[in-house]
Amino acid sequence: MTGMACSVTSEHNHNVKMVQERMLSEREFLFLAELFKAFGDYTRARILFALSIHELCVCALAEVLDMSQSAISHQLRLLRAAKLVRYRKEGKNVFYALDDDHVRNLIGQGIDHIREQG
Amino acid sequence: MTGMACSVTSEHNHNVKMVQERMLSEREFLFLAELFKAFGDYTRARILFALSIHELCVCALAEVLDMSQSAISHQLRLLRAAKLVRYRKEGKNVFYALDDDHVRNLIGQGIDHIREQG
DNA sequence: ATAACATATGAACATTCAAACAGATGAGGA
DNA sequence: TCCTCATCTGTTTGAATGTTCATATGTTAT
Repeated sequence: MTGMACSVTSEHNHNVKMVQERMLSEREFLFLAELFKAFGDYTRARILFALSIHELCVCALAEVLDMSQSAISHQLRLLRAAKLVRYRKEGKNVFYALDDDHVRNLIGQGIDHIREQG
Repeated sequence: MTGMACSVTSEHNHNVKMVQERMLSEREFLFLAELFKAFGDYTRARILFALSIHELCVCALAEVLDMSQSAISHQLRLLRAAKLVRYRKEGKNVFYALDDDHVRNLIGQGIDHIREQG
């Protein structure tokens, strides 16, 4: 169940203690995982990238990604919950956009990373 | 199956075309999703954060996270596949570290984001 | 009010995934 | 060689996730 120490050098113990002291809270790690999980899906990655180009209504997203409105809507719900997108209603339509520049930066960093290592 | 356009304004069509033209390839989106998926797990987020503080051997990670060595090893396998960590062998031990500063930056951005919105 | 449309939601199904356990590999010491 | 230790790898099981279909909500126009 719980990990046991390997043959313990003082270096080993020192590192373990130091890292343990600096670890974030469970709550923060849960948020962090949830944030990245929201990016970590083919469909949502495409939605987020599309929105990084321009604000779009649900049906426009469905058209761009060639997917059903329902599928898009379900994913948008998750993205809303993760606070990655915001929306405004205009008549029958609902327009989605990225929540802030942090989200745009994360997408950008991600793209840079995958392009650097082929 | 495939999405249909909503009542089509010229604005709508213009946006759809523009976004479609700028979308990345399927391959790139798959990579992008895979990258973020690797971050998007409670255990892996903790591993990556721990490694952002200091290089650690598998048993040290198991100790820090209070998990079995096996569980850690399985996750490290995924992180290796995603090219997020590198490792060096030293006798019986295997020491893991973040692959590059891109990874560190992504973690940092993520933490900034969750801290900004409470 | 009724119809048509845009979006959201619920339930069912299929797939993916992490944790746990057992066994395998490989390095070092007696 | 035999044994131990650190790590890795299969396999199974239960949970989480994505997609689809059907339906519900809410808006606009007739």
